[in-house]
Amino acid sequence: MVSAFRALGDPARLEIFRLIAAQPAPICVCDVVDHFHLSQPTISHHLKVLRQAGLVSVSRRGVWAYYAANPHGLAALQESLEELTPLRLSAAG
Amino acid sequence: MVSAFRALGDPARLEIFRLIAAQPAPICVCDVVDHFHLSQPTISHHLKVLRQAGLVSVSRRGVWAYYAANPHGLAALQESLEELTPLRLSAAG
DNA sequence: CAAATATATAGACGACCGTCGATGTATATG
DNA sequence: CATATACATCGACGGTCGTCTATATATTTG
Repeated sequence: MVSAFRALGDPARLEIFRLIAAQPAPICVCDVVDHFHLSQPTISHHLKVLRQAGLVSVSRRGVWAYYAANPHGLAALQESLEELTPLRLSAAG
Repeated sequence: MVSAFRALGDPARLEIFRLIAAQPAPICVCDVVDHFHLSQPTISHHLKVLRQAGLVSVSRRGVWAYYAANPHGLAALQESLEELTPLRLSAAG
């Protein structure tokens, strides 16, 4: 298991997540693979990390796996960021 | 140079940043060292990474180096998070 | 200048990570 | 059942990372 920060820390994974998050509807793995110069197993590996970090979710239909950004994961990340925000900021704002 | 996500991806570094961000005033390295079971060079290394990621800033006074959370770094991180937030969320909210 | 303290840098080492090709698993089609 | 397609898992390999000890670089004090 890996933290959301760690998951987004890898450039390839950040780009993959960006692609998924930018979609209006879930995107299938084959389409993700087409967007990068990375092997299908590598993409699959990165998707697993993003999944375990709670950043994306999967739904299978037939042979395809559709990935979508997980709103809860992003919200949790933003909350943990706000916890990190120094008190001086809240006091000033 | 390392991204802010990557910088906060390491557990030790996240804890160090938490400590610094929780202080009402800049904290010196020796005090940071006292809070962890890590060698002084290791702490120094992590501080350098946080610095390069734009998350903390240093100010030297005499022999001491005082570290503080960099508001701009956190703000930038929050902005990049908002960019990642799927459109469905903004539409729904 | 010598000694002590605070911090940074250098170099090394083991562990972890990203990547790949090969293979496994499941679903659809003929 | 045989074949094709989509995706996941396995095993390996090179590079990166976190950690340490040793050392360098100030700065203060006597």
